[in-house]
Amino acid sequence: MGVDVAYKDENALTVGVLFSWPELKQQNIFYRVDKVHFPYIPTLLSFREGTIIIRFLKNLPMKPNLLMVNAHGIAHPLKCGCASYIGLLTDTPTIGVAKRVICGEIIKSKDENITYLQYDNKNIGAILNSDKKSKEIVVSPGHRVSLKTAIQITIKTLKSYRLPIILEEAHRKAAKLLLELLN
DNA sequence: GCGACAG
DNA sequence: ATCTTGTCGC
Repeated sequence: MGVDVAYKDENALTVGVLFSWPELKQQNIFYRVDKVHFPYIPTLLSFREGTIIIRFLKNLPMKPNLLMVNAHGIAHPLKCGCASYIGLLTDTPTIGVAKRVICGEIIKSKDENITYLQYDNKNIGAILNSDKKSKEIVVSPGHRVSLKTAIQITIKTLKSYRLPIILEEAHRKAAKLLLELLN
């Protein structure tokens, strides 16, 4: 399931789109509206969006096998980004995909065809589409998923958009529903 | 002290 | 993220 949040003043619309694997066919769409209770502060996205997404997840009629969030996982100064936070508190395998690096340095592997994000002398994430800056994304493990698996799964969900189709669809649906419900 | 800073 | 027209690039 891909999840994203769209905002309108103090209201937050969370949308989750469930996909089949590995066919990647859209199965179901869920959404929920909540009030925002925390401002956006870099490195503290969990307190704003994490709390909202967790509330959304706990009210679902089912439990996703895997969650993809538009945020960082362990590629975070405290090794606990919003994707990690969400996966941890809902006990769900989670992958974080962001559009910009928040910490660490980009290192091209000598023997692998992978561009890693290193921090504290460890690979905490990977840069995909690193050859094209306008399309590059940062992938990192959120919870119960290894970096290797996070990279493999994310690559398989990349289509014609910058973000994985799972997140792209959640983002679009959120924007569309926001107009219908909160405008 | 200065700059950078996911969504 | 959101506010917003035209516009540069693939």
